[in-house]
Amino acid sequence: MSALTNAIEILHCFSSARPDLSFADVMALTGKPKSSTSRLLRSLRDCGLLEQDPHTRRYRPGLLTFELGRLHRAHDDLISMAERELREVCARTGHTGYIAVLDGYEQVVLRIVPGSNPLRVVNPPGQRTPALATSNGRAMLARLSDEDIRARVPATYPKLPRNSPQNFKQAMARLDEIRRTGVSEAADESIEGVGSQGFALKSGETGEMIGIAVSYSVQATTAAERANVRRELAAMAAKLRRLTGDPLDQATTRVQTGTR
Amino acid sequence: MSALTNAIEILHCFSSARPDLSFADVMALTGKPKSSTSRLLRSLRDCGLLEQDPHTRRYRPGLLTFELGRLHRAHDDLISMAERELREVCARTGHTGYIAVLDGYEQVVLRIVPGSNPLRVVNPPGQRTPALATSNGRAMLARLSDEDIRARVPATYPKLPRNSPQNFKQAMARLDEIRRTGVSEAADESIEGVGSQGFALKSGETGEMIGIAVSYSVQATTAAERANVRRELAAMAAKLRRLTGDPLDQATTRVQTGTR
DNA sequence: AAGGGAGTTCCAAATTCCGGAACCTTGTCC
DNA sequence: GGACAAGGTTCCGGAATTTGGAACTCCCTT
Repeated sequence: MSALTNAIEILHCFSSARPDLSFADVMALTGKPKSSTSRLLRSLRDCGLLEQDPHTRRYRPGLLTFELGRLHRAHDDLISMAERELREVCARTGHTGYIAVLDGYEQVVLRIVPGSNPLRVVNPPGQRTPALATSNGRAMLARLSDEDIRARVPATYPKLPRNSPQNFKQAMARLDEIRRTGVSEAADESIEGVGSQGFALKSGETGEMIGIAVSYSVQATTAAERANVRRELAAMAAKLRRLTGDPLDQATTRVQTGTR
Repeated sequence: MSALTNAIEILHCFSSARPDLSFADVMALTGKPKSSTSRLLRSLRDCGLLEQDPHTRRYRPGLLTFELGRLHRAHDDLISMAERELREVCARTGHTGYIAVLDGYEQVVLRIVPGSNPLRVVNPPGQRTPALATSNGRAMLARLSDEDIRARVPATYPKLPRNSPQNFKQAMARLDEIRRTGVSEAADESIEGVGSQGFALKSGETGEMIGIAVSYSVQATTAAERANVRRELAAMAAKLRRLTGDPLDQATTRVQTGTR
């Protein structure tokens, strides 16, 4: 196991649930001996990938990750184009918009567009969530081959929220539905009382894929309002797919008119 | 030279001036042989620290840096406290606020508070600038020992903007002035037509230091307005130093009344 | 003063890394 | 089409780093 692999293993221990870790935490999480952990943490700290709180001696991601993370945003094109469109939709509907990417069987939030409606933003950028538990996450998965999906979902199916698919078969059924209807919807899953609708966008040029969703309070919205969101998203999807050369371009147009 | 060191060396090649790099760029910048570069880039890409554009094949910071960079924000306390105060000052004065940390002889922008005045934000978070060329950068350096400063400034004095100190002696004179007056000011340095005033804040508890500055258009502000900024900053510095237990607490109060 | 938790340093064995050179791929020019 | 060049990957033996157990230090508690 290379030195880099070990370093990465440590970096992966950090998450929004655990934004900082003690020496012992890292040892427990990685299962490495004390000496190795000590050496590695020191290296990571010295090179700026980690910082150490001088008072509590706990470790957290360092200045270098902050700098590089900002640069990652420069990776624009697809994302910023989608963000522009999403902003308009959110301004019109008042709801909150999300843009995320797939990483393994999880998704990572890249951008948020806060709506005018008073729904707290609960998933800040950088947040990781099982893709099967969100509307845009499922929309992204639905565009992969069945083998690819199977390879991504862990061998032991993860414990997902109540209204999310509870086993692999349910998951595949749900993805198939998205493939047929072109619509992905979620309600009361990751967060109680919050619903969302989303779709996946794939660049015809680079092949990269992002998931775009609009989320709202389930109680505070009527069925008519949700239908409106669906129309807005369908229009946005059609426009973005045309602009980005998404291979789903024609196919989608057909489905969208069908669902109207 | 360890594998990690090499990896970090590559990561340091990225900057806002060069947000993405080709294989050849990395080779040129690190001076490493092709084979080593190839292996290393592949490792970094595989572990998520870098991404590769499928079309141009260029590399850019990866999803992992984005995630970790978000987590770095959690490192709050001192910064968020300063940010709150800075927001109020910026709201009152209409100018743009910056919070930065020192890293070697450079500073890295951590937070920005856009003002209401139409002065474009030119230094986004993550931006690196020679600390000697900014008001808050110099304020931070002024709080270090002379030996520490000498150790940070490169052996060959860097080429700085016109109005910044042009050699080590000028730099030390400027820092001494800050130490005496407690005031750090810049005009027409990193950016033509932009001036700023700043100070350094040091936590009495953790010893960590940040630089806080307010920047404005030189032409569009009167001397009276700049004096007003100075008063606002002095009041803010005094308050924050009291709150954070900055060792400069009493000393500063004396200086501030003196400059009034 | 003893005990223990937390973390660092040491060391020889083992693994990984290094870089030159050969090799492969892709696009381009004649 | 064929040859060339740029860009990039793979191979391999010698060299250097990494590894993890154990001994050690530091600091706090009992």
